[in-house]
Amino acid sequence: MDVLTQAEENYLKAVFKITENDDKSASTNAIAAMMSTSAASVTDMLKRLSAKGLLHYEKHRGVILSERGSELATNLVRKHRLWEVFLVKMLHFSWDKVHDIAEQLEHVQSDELVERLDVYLERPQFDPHGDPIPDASGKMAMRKQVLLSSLDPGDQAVVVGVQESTATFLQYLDKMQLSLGTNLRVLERFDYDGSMKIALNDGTEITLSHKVCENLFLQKSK
Amino acid sequence: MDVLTQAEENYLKAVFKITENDDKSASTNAIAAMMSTSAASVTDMLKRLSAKGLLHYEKHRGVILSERGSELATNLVRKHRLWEVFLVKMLHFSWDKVHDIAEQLEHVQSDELVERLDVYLERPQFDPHGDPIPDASGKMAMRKQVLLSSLDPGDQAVVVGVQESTATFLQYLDKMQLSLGTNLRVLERFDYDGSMKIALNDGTEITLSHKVCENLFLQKSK
DNA sequence: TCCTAATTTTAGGCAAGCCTAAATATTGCC
DNA sequence: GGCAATATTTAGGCTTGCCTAAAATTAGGA
Ligand SMILES: [Mn+2]
Ligand SMILES: [Mn+2]
Ligand SMILES: [Mn+2]
Ligand SMILES: [Mn+2]
Repeated sequence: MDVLTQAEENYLKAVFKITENDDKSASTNAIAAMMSTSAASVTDMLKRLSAKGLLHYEKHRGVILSERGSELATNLVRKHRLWEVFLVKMLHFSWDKVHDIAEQLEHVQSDELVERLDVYLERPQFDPHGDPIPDASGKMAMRKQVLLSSLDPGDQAVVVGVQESTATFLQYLDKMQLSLGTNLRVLERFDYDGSMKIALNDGTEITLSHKVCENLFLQKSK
Repeated sequence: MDVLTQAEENYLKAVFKITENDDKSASTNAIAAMMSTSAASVTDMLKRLSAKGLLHYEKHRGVILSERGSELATNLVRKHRLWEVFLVKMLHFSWDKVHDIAEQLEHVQSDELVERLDVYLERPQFDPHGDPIPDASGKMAMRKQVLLSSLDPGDQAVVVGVQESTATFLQYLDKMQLSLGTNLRVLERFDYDGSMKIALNDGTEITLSHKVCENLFLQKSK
């Protein structure tokens, strides 16, 4: 039906990401920042995507995705995350290396490919960073997760995701022995700088900065 | 090092394919035909690729790939064929469906991805159509294969490849129960129209047109 | 060899995506 | 409410890849 260029797909995804949390519209500047491009280029593209009915654009008002645009963006996210699972699970890439490759793979056009990949990977619900994978109809699993920074001393929890998934952050977590599935217990929280002291299952005690605590998703286990 | 656009990569591959059998140069028209584009567009691109040192171009003389261009084209062929193996072996696509998807996947840029894919697939030597897969250094297996049309009555042989790999031809072979690895015996050759009667292992006897016989590669087994 | 047909190149143009600089609209603060 | 800062759009331009039509070159047959 609609075959979009990679550029168009990338813009849709940017709008999707910006609007998925806070439901407001996506501003020209926000999109430009996310895509590392100029505001002028964004305006250009927004007009074209609007003409194709993929988003609603009014001068100076920001944009929101149309029904169709939202479907396409969700499918891109699905493909991106499925490929990340493939790269980690089958090709044994580490979780900090897969994003850039998935950025390319997500643009491959073939519904049958996506379906077969999904089956092959045994219909995974979450990607290597703990992000939920939409199913073919766009629905995705919800999980009651909280930021480490919101836990209190005594809380026991398991790491289920990362808020940020830059290579540097992921590599830092590797160094700290933290990965998805890691169990930990909160020992202390320092109000002075928001850092926290936690204990891992093997008894190791580590202190994590506020920034780290704001980027780790956990599920309370007690 | 050189990061090429998909268009540039496709032109390199076209030149590679045209020149790989008969070692002469690739003509503008031949490239245009292979890429379903105009001769003017080809001339345009040849100049650009020549400026990048990927091929040798002289007006009205056709082109040949440079050392570097040949390396890049070979690597593309490697990626294309590895992805085809993945699609058939892992995702259970039929051999007539994989080419178009591999045309897209071959442009994904990541040497590590190719290497890991190769390992994962257990370093296959041939793709689902029997075509040899170049290794990381560009070398590929040679096989002494002949066209079915060159066999004589009494010859016993095994199907190892297809000359043409269009979806219609591959589907025809499926219908005829012919696939890579199929053993057959030549019963008769009709000089009138070049068709041949062959017997399969299960005793089935079929007659194949000259066109089919000219597109099937076999390895004699007796 | 000469002339015509076929091939190839050039010229001119267009759309997609990007850019910078300038113009305009909106926001927020006094 | 008015004005300055900020956000956004417009204008003009560039490259890549494509097109058609016209010009130039090459090849092949008489
Ligand atoms: Mn990612
Ligand atoms: Mn991810
Ligand atoms: Mn192929
Ligand atoms: Mn093949």
